[in-house]
Amino acid sequence: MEGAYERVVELAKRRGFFWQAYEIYGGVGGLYVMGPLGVSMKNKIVELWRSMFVRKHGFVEVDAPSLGPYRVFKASGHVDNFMDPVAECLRCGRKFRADHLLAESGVRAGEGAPVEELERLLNGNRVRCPECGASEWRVSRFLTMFETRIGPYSEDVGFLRPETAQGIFTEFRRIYEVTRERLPLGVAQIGRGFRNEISPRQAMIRLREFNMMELEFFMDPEAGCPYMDEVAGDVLPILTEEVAERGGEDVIEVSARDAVERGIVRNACLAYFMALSARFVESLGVPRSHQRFHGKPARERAHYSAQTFDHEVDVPGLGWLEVAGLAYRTDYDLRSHSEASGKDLSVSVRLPEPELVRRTRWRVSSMEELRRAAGDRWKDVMRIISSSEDPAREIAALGLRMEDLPLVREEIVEKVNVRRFYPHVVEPSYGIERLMVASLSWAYGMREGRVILSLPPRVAPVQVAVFPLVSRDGLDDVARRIASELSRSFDVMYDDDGSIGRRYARADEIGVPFAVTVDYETLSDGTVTIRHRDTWEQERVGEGELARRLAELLGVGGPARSPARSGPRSR
RNA sequence: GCGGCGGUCGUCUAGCCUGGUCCAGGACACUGGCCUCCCAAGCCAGCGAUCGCGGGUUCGAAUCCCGCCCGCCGCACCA
Repeated sequence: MEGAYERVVELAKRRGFFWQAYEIYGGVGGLYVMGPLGVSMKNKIVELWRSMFVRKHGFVEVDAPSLGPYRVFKASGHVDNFMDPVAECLRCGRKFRADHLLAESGVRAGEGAPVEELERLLNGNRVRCPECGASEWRVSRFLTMFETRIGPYSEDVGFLRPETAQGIFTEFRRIYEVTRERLPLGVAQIGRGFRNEISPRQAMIRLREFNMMELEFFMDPEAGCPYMDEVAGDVLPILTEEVAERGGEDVIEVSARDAVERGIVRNACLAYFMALSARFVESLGVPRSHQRFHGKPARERAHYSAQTFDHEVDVPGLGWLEVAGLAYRTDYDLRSHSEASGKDLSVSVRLPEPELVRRTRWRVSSMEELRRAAGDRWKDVMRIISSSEDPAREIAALGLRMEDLPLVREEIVEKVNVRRFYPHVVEPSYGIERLMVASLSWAYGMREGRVILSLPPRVAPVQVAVFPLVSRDGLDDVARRIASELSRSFDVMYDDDGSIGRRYARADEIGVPFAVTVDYETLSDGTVTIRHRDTWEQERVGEGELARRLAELLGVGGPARSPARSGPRSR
């Protein structure tokens, strides 16, 4: 479909889903405004996600700051990894990715090699500029996080978060505590992320500020996935890492369970969230046949990831678009923040049976004697023997001899009731703007020369339109009253401008799934028509039935219909 | 950031090459009125662009030149 995406963007702009920000000043790349319809649709996408990813499992949601101090992003690895090394040719001024230049010349550079080393390797190996042939380089790094100052002191560097996840990891201890210390634990966060993209493109596809929905699922790496049974048979279209590495496009179709058993997906819960993700994206109107999970080869993965699948959607006129990343982050983040902050973010679980562990302990037989023998260093001796089973070497390093000290070796048997570990994390992470683009693109269609936006009712920004057939004889008054009553439960649009056909057309174009029309029969028998957007068929219902019938048609208000429902978690 | 192409009413566009006839034309949308018993009907009236921004050349610039901004495509990066 040539130009399909452009038509969607044009519609979005004209009817107020989204448009580029700061247009009156020429616009700024990568910054967009959500208009009235966009906000409504975004809220509905978020609400659908919440119901499928958060509420269904009894997970929790938090809202942490967008701005964080240097230390947090140093510990998370973003300061060191969230940037690209740029090599600038000193003759022609052109810039390239330094590590890519080296790789193309067959020179190996260590992962995350410092700027000086990259520069030395480039210059030392006389790597040529692909443009002008010179071989003198200056290497620098472009940090794709937005940097700022927190407060008036210039040394207090802070960053706008590139992902919301860090706000969950840094607060993990308290979240874990207030959810009464149990695993698995799902923590969601919906908010903005910021990335100083070198080159924002394609309208709302690559933004510098965007909305994300992230779920950090904390689990015991030794436990299975409690949700697997619900999706075991769901078929996942996977472009495996191996195929992707070779540049292949072949997708294999495996059930969620098989994907785990065959080792294609390394974590059962990751497979579960992939299956759930496919259901979610399908409910936004994207057929499964146009979705795939793109396995990312190791060198393309984020620094924290042991395995990542990009959830991609085939968007008409655009091609494959990544709408989500599903990553197995292992214990990377909690471990990193523990080490950097000095605060223990590990958890303990009770063992089914206490375990007996033999170990060696050193005891002081006489403190008085120790002070005499070790002098000022007695405190160091105490510290050493309390933390080491074999302290001889460290004692010697103090300049003391074990045999001069009053130390007694004991073999003891300890009873261990718990196992301590850092929870592992599986993270599904969604870009809301991209989901919106995917949903709008798949909804976009034409009928008799008119645009019909066949959005799933669950995400349609306006749910019900109310029209008088003609605006006279009091039909408009009745319609206005009905619109007002319906707006207590639904997002309602009232329109009495132009002909009835024109109003249907306007409503179709913004995806209103149902239109209620007040006609002359309404005056005599109290019935109205409900006109269906996608079929243009009408049904007639009594005014008293209207709200209930609409709720039914819209799939709202009743029990959730997700097949993977497992009920809220209870204890 | 680089290379290629582009930026004119709300939207889509004509005009640009070959400067003046363009204080920029059209269509759709929009606003008010008339009309209107179910799918963008019709009629009347109206609103709406100093031509992305800034500078230059010229008697005169939407049109030619330069810089910048923004967009699209490719490279790279990513939700």
